[in-house]
Amino acid sequence: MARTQDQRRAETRARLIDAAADLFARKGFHAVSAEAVAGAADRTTGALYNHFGGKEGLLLALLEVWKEQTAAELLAGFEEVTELDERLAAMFGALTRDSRGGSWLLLEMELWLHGARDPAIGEPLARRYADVRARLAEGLSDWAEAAGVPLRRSPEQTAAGVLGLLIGCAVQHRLDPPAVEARAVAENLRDLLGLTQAISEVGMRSP
Amino acid sequence: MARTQDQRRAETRARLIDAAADLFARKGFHAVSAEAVAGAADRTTGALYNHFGGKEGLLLALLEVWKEQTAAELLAGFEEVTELDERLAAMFGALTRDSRGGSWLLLEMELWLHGARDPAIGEPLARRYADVRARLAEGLSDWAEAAGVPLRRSPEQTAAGVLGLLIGCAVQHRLDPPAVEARAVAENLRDLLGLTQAISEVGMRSP
DNA sequence: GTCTATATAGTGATAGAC
DNA sequence: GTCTATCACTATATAGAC
Repeated sequence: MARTQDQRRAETRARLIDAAADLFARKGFHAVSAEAVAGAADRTTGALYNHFGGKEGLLLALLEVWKEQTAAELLAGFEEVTELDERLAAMFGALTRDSRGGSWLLLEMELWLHGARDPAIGEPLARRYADVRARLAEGLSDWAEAAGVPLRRSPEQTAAGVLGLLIGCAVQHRLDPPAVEARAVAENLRDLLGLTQAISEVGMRSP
Repeated sequence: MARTQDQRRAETRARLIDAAADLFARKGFHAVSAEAVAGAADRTTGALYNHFGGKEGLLLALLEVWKEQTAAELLAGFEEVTELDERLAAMFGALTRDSRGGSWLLLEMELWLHGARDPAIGEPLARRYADVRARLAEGLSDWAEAAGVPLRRSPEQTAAGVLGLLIGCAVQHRLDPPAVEARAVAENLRDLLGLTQAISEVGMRSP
């Protein structure tokens, strides 16, 4: 089958980014050579330098792709499920689940660490976090209105708290899974939303 | 002035660990050479290898020292202040404050990332987190009893939530400070402890 | 004088750049 | 594929404490 040069180029680009996501997450950016990434993608370092200008450029391109995937994945649980408990559990599950070889959170923190040190990474990363918070805030706002339970703080700050609790618990969970119970995380999230156990049980009985 | 070899040795060790803490936090473990650490400590790589056996050993030794400092620093705000709001604010402040060159959280996450990949780092790190949670749980338990506000979950899971919220908010704060308001974080923490605004205001008026 | 903490000066391997 | 720099690491030398 014939393929245009654009198609070949796009595939090489995608293969390189996929390989980088896997290797950077598992071993860390500095521990991985450009040649190793190229090899894992069945390409050469020449292709890598042609597409991204270097390893740093590859990291930046990876962030841009990851940006859309990760926001979608995290919010999918919240936006697709109707029952609140399931929504909350799905979001924590998305963070702790062993998707992508168990390295989701690793790559996220790898990117964060680079972003905290280098504004060229940090600024787009900050925009992505802001975007996730905005979408989450909108979802929480809609939910609060529909459920008749007013949010205790602005939707933005509520979203920051929800996202923060999820990240912080996932970080602890990764080192010591039994120490952070998924059920307790969900309950903590309910409290952030102003749902006491009593209220939420009433809400569940008479929706 | 005469100094014993033990004293010289102890100072060299301390200088190397201090330099490593600074450089690993600012640039990242893999981005810093053993020689750079030794140079910053006004020592040579020979001393580094004699003391720690290599860069990895230095990271492990750093973790052990950091272990005590960081737990103490994080909990200091909670254990020394009596007013709850001040306690909560102090803990978030400890995480976001620019102490140690603004790199406190960076080194913490650097260690976490290595711990998540390497059990030799991960296990002592997990023990440290467990220790912080245990001390925090004890403090929260005592507070709940004294305040007459029962915790909504086990002290351990409450502590995991509090610590998680603090870490996750600090992570977001680092990339985008205005997006995470310290006041909102404190309010979120109150909610985790089962203190509605109304109850806490009553508590404050009639302690 | 002897011991050992630290310094010096390398080794082979491998990185990124072009 | 080649080149240069630099990596982690080590073998040996020095210098200071007992």
